[in-house]
Amino acid sequence: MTLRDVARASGCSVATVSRVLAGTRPVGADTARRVRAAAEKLGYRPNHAARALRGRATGTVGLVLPQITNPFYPALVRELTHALHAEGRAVLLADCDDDPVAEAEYIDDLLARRVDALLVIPADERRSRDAVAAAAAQVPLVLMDRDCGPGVADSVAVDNSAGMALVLGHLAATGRRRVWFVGADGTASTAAERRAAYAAGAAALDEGAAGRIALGDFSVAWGRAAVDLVWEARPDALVCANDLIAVGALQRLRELGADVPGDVAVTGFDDIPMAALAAPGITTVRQPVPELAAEATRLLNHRLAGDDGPQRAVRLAPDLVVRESSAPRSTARGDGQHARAASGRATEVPVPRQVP
Amino acid sequence: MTLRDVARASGCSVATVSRVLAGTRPVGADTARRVRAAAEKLGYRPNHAARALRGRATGTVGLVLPQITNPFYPALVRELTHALHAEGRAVLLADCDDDPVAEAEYIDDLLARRVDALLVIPADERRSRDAVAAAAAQVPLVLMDRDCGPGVADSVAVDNSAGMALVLGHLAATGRRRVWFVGADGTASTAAERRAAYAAGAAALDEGAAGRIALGDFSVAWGRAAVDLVWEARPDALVCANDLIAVGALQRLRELGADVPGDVAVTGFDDIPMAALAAPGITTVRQPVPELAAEATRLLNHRLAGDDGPQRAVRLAPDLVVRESSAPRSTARGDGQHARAASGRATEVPVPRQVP
DNA sequence: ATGCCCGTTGATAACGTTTGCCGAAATGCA
DNA sequence: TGCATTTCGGCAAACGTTATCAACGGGCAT
Repeated sequence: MTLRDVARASGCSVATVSRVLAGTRPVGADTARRVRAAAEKLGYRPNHAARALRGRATGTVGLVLPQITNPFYPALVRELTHALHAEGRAVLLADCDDDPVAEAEYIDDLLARRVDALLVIPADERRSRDAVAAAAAQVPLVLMDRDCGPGVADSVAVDNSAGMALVLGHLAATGRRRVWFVGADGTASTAAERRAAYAAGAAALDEGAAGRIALGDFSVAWGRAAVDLVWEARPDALVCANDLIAVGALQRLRELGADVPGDVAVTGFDDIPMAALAAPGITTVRQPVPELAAEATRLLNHRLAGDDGPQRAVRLAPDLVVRESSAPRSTARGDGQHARAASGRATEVPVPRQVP
Repeated sequence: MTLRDVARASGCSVATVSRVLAGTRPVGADTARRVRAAAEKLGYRPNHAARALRGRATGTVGLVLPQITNPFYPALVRELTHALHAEGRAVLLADCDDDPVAEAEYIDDLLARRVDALLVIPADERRSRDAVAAAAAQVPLVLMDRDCGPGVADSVAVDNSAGMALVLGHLAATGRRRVWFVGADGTASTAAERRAAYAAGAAALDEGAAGRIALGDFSVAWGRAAVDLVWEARPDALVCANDLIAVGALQRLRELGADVPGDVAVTGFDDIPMAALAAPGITTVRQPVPELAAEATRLLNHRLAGDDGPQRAVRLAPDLVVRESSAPRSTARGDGQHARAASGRATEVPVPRQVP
């Protein structure tokens, strides 16, 4: 099952067989036919290890995640693996369990395994920086979803500001004024970006809205706790920084006997599967997951093809998915109406990009 | 950054360096120290490709999934990758999108990449069989979660019969009699096992219960549809074959104005995150995910160590997690009480195993 | 003192590919 | 026909490891 065997069976040299199979150089038509027939008959499969050793490319991409159990990531992993497999690449998966130290080890291991490139969703904006920067110096690396400080590597993510603007616009249009933001103060860049976008846009709703911010983490438990903190202020809308928070808020509001959306609207971010399945369905910002994956692999391929132009930060426009949790009145069930917002259209900003 | 460099820097031969670093043969104490120092200083990392080529082991395991977006799998993937990484192995991930043809291709690709072993959750009990059997002939292979016909490979899964028995026992104890099973007729082995276990155990509840079976697929949509099918029969409990079905059923029941658990109890299977977060929380059978992963890697390691004993089918005992959806009366919120059911204790049955 | 053994080390041959280089044959052109 | 040029195929050298084999030297027994 090696080139030698195919060479013997087809009566020519290993070099010729290699050329036929790789198509690197023109080869006589009948020779090529004989070789292909022999390879087929013997069921020859090239040895990736040998190829990697000789050619210094493994056909492998490392995918480093903070938490595969975060319900937003499975869909992203799915799209990424499909896109990469379609190009003949395999995906080495590493779940670092939200620990930047483990993350650094995994990145190191993947580099030692000679991945051709890395896709990284950094666990921590600050503490992931060094490991990511070091890795980016060795192989093409694209950051996804979260950022990692300016100038570290190419990155692809949703436009968090645009998403938050969609939410605030929707709430304004449906007459909500006493709005609170339930966010996260963690070190993931998404937390800061969404919070900043809220603060920037909320002033248009109500004088005090920009200041009505409660910060915890991206969890259901925090969503529940946040309701207890802000409930006595009688908000008419809770803008949650992601869907998990929204799910928790919804739970707690139900327990308190609040009417959603009658008394208070609740919105999320990401559009994880649970957002559609909660009762009431959660109005949220849908990340264009397939486009994110496509954009990331496109960027990776450019780099692998030798493009060493300036770093890029691609931001994709999200959709607003309106469901019952923010309806003005009771609405028929369904997957909601999507605010057409040029979904998935890419905006590319130079690095360092200015957050307006 | 190769052995040659380390050899030069430490003033000895590549052979010696290799021996020091691999620890395959005793080496003089001071030589070893010099070598280690040099390796450290130069930041030497062994080249996995070369090692794989020479030693015919890549330190890599392939993980083939039917659907990473199925909410039960992320937790399993997490545990598996952690366990394997802890042993110094890397994980090649393949998501075949529930398509046995794609699955066969992925398996083929992983074999061509010379994975040391495979972990497979087969997409289809029948149509995955050939590809899995062929792969199992080449490398150690452990089936997980779902089976693939008798005698194909080692397998690790939850004891579906025991889980269903826990559910039925709980419903019996809380006085439910007009029970319906909402299951799946798909080709995943779990569908058949759970259905058979229900049919076997339901007779103890009520004369007709064993026959009250509605079959669709493992989806939220089917759960909703099933309620419309069985609702006029006024069931007092719906035993759903997995949590997604239960979520759908719960949604539809709420829309119909039914009181859960007052009018009707609903139970699920798997204990996906959504089960705890639904309102009311869903009583379900918790799969011992960490134990499943540990058992699978243990089996794999045995095979990799050369054990060629008879095939094994490990079945782990699940827990019952009682939540509000099956409470006799209204209950305080919480994560439910767990019926202690010797969770995770392994039962090993010879293959082919008899389903009683 | 000679021979032997053991502990340590080095040289070297693989592993399966790709590729630069060269020779041979075939073709084009004069 | 002779020479230049192209086309095609083979040889052999890498890529970085590990394993085999032999060599070398010192200690020990005879």
